[in-house]
Amino acid sequence: MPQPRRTQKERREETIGRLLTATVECLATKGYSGTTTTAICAEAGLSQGALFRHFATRQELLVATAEYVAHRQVATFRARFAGRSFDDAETMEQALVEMARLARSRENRTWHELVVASGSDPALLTALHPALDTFRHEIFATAGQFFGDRLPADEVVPLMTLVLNFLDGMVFAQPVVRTRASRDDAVRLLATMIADRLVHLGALAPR
Amino acid sequence: MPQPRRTQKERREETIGRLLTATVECLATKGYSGTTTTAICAEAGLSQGALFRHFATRQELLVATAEYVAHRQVATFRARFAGRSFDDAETMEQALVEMARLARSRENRTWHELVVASGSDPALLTALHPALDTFRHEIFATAGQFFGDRLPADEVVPLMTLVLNFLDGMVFAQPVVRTRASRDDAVRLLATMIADRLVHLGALAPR
DNA sequence: ACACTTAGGTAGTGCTCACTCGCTAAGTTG
DNA sequence: CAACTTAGCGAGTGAGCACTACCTAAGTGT
Repeated sequence: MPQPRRTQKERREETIGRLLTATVECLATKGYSGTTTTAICAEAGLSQGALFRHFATRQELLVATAEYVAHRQVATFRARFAGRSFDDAETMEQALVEMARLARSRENRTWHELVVASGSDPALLTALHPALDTFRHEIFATAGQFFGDRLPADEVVPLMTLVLNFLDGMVFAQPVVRTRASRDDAVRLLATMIADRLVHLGALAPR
Repeated sequence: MPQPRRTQKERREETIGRLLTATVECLATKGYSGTTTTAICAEAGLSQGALFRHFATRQELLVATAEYVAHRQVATFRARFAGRSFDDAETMEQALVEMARLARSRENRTWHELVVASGSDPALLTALHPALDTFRHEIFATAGQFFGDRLPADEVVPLMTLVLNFLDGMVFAQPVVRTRASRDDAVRLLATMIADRLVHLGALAPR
């Protein structure tokens, strides 16, 4: 067994970490309204008392989970594409497929559940705002980086908005569309169209 | 006042209609978990007893509402584009803007709430399936019609999947993205890219 | 008109929710 | 070691949920 003596800080951080990952798990499998404090504690192997010692309300825990996931998603994104740049059609398609994979990830479902819920809960939306802004800003910045100076800044935002909206919609439609084929076809089609567009803008060499 | 004597059929159909529109309203403003039987009855100006006389469970009412909305959305879609066909770039962009408007409509939020909820409620998903299939099938069929024989059938599905996913994602991100400009930019960008693609496929005359 | 069926209202019922309270256990400080 | 602070537990608590039982009112067939 591990050393039986841990500092308060260690104890605290471990249980908070367990609550955060339990919340991610619950949101992914049970959805927003199924993510009750009872369910989270069961998943984390903790009591309700433990949860409410560290988070005053359920919403506070949900917001903390959103921030936790945002940090991890951006870090994963950066690590995954480190040292590459979007300068040929093949890389473009690979990048898009990778992004689609990330969008479908368990952690990204946290965002989907919370954003949908905040559509009818203004208090949650307000509490989520800082994390949401940081998240989007970092994604745009990272994309701009990978395009370098080959693509003017005012072309990056619409392009990334298009891609992000498409990916969000794809995840959203996942329970409905049972054939993976049409999903992958759509991803490839978008990759082709983007590549053509970038060639047309002179940001990409023709194949 | 209206005639004080109505047939049972009239009474029945009016209250069912009021329950359906009340459910649409509740889903749009309060979300899935806020759409309680209490809230629906308050919105409809009816008692809980009236609701449960016509629908055995809350889920049964939600599914009936989904079917009701599906019929109306398809009908509106058809009526809106009756007599037109997608054969020049300008019409394409207009059509896409109209579709974006429809996607943002109050009634379409019914679908979003229910589809997201069914992501973590297999019973709801099963109950929703017939309506979902009909809805998607009719949308693809209608799109195929407007393209006529200028676009091969196996190009219609990926293209429409791309468009539908993008629009769903746009609606999804609506609470988050506060600037309408970037949204509209993305719609126009997609329209341009689709037009270029269709010209390339010979389905559209160049401008 | 009279028996019968259907529509709609009212007052519960058991259950689960987010959250509280008072306790013990563990760690910290002098 | 003694006094104190922080972590974690678990039995409540009131509110709100889907749904039920039973009632009256309205409409229907003969």
